[in-house]
Amino acid sequence: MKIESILKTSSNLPLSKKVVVNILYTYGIINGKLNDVLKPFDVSIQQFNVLRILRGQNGNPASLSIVQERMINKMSNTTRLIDKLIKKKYVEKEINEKNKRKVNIIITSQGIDFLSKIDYLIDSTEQDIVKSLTKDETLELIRLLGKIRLIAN
Amino acid sequence: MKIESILKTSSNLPLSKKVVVNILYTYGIINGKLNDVLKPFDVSIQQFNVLRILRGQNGNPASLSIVQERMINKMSNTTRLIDKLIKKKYVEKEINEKNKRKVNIIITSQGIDFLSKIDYLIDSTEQDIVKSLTKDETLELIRLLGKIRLIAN
DNA sequence: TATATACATTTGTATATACAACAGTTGTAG
DNA sequence: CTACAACTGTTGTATATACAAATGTATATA
Repeated sequence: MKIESILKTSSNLPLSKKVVVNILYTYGIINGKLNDVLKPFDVSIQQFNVLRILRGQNGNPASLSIVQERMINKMSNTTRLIDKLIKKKYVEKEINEKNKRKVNIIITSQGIDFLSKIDYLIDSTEQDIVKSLTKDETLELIRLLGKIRLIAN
Repeated sequence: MKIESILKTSSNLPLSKKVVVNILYTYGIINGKLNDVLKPFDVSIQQFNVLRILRGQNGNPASLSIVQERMINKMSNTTRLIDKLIKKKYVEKEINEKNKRKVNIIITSQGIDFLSKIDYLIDSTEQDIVKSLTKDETLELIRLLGKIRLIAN
């Protein structure tokens, strides 16, 4: 759908505004879809994301700052996010004895099991989201977004 | 920047996941930039967005549901969002006498003035965000995102 | 060694958002 | 005309997020 008809504006928006609105709007749709998938499992996208980051550590503990820097959407309270995951038994935390400022965060086997239950659902949702694009278009979209981030970041 | 290096994953992600992560990640950057611009003016992106919607009404009042359906990122409490704008004197609200379930929401002249102060800042931020794209690339990006929304929505 | 500075995380506070329940109004079938 | 369903918006509650200040630990320097 064209952005003009979504926003019900007849005016001719500058291209830059169209792009930005397109991205914001598309984000909203994707975010909603992913949320819908995760809701029955009682985790937010952010929580799911952190679990994946921790699994990617292959058994090595991660500090809070490592988790934070790898999160897709930086959020301003990783401590409390982790605490929620701890309450759900998906994650454990202890002080790093080498450097007591840091904490070692690791995913539990329950967390791993949990992830493996929903990985497939997320993957197929993602495939569904982009199924209207050809492979070339998909690659081009990735390239263009990367180009935006290059300077905008 | 490539998504793999951002996420520090060496593994070969499926294209669909790359696209999705790219969009989510790019959203975060754009959202942050727009927020930075608006913060000194003490309005959120959503609030700014609603003000623009109301201005687009050209003096005609809008109901809550109209505002809601035109918002870029639907949020689940337009009532309170409008109330914040009322507190700031940018907006006024009264019951629609024809249909007392509805409310007439209109932007005040203060709201119009406020918008005109920041329009330019937002426009130039948006231009800055996409300045690394050629015109053709910009059009293509818009087209591809539109294609995603077509089916994903 | 004492002190300052940097670092890593946590906590407090305000605001934003999601979701469900509620309340008043309107339209309509019988 | 009444009863009921649908519509429109508001409110309550829980959780999420942003931001700044605080806490505790490590490091550098005089």
